[in-house]
Amino acid sequence: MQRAPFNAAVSMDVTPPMDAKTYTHDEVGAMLRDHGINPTAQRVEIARELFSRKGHFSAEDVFSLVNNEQAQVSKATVYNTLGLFAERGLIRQLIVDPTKVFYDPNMTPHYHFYDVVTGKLTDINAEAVRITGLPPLPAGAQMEGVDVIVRMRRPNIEAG
Amino acid sequence: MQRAPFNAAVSMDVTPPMDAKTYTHDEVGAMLRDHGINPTAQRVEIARELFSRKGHFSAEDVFSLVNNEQAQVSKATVYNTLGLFAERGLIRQLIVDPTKVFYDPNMTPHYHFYDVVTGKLTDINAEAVRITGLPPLPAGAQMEGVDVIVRMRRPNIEAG
DNA sequence: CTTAATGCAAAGGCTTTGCAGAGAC
DNA sequence: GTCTCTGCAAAGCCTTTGCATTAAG
Repeated sequence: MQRAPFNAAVSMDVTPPMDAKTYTHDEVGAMLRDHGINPTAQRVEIARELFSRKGHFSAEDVFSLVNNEQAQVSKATVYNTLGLFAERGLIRQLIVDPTKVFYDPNMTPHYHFYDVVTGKLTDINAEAVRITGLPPLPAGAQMEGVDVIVRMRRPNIEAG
Repeated sequence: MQRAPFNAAVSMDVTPPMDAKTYTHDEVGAMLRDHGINPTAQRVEIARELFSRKGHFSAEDVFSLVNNEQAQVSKATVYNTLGLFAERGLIRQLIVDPTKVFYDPNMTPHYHFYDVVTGKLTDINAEAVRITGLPPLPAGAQMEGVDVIVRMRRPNIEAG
C-alpha cells in the first residue's frame, strides 16, 4: 500500500521567458535599496539571477545559479537572503510543494498552475481572472494576498 | 536584519465546529472501505479523530489526538495513514504552511483563510465563490483541484 | 502460512542558527 | 572601531524508509 513519495519537483525554468532582461548590478542595487536592503555583493548576485530569469526557484536552484562558475555565495547566505527579500516584498514565497519553498521574483498579480507530477509551476496572469463572493476578512484582519493554485496532472507521461 | 522565523503554526482547532459528530467505529470503517482502505484498528482510530473534529491537522496533531490517553498508534503509522487517506481521496492535503503539511477531513469544496502570524486556517465555503477567467489547462492535462488561500494578518496582537 | 500492517529507530532533505571571521564606513 | 554581513558547520524539524514484529484470514 505504500504511499507515493512526495513529488520530484524538478523545478527551475531554465528557459528565460519572453520578457527576460539581464539586469545590471546597478539596476538591482537600486531595487534592493528601494526595499530597504543593503545591496551587498552576494545580494546583488542573487537578485540578478532571480530577476534576469523570472522563474520559480528553490533555494537550491538559486544556490546553483549563483555558483555555477565559481563559488560566490554560501548556502546559508542564499537562504537568509531569499528570506530577507521575501520579507521586504522584493520577491514572493510560494508554498505549493510540500518538500520545499519556491521563490518567485514576479510581483505582478498572478496565480499558478502546479503540475503535481513534475512539480513544475506555470504562471496564470491574474488580469483576466475574477474571484467573487469571498467572505469578508475576520474583523481587524488585514489582507496579505490571495494565492490560487490550480493543481493538475498530465497523464500518460512515458515512463522512460 | 534577521529574518523572522517561519510561522509558529500552532494549528489544531480543538473546538469542534457546529456540525461535529462523533463517528462510530463502524461508520468510519464503512468510509474507509468505500475508499478501498482496509479498516484496521489504527486507521479507524485516526479516521475517528479526524472526522469527529473536522479541523485542520498536522501529523503531530493527529499523533497527539490519537495517543492522548494511552499510546495506540506510532508516528510512522500516523504519517503513512494520513498519506494513504489523502491518496485515496478520504481527506485533503493542505500545502499552506512552509514548515509542515496539514490534513483536512472536509472534502466539500472550500477554500481557506490563512493567518500568517498564527498559522491558523479557517474555511471559506466555496459555494458563494466564483472564479472566472482562468486559462484552459495545458493540452492533455487533467485538473486535480483549485486551491485558494487568502493570506491575512491580524494586527496588534498583544505581545504577551 | 501467507500477506498486509505496524512500529521503532535510523536516515534524509530542507531550513535555520551559532559563532567566528571578513567587510564596510 | 563598530556594526553588518557572510560562511561554515552543527543543529533542528518534518517526513520517509528499512526491517523485524505482529496481526489477520
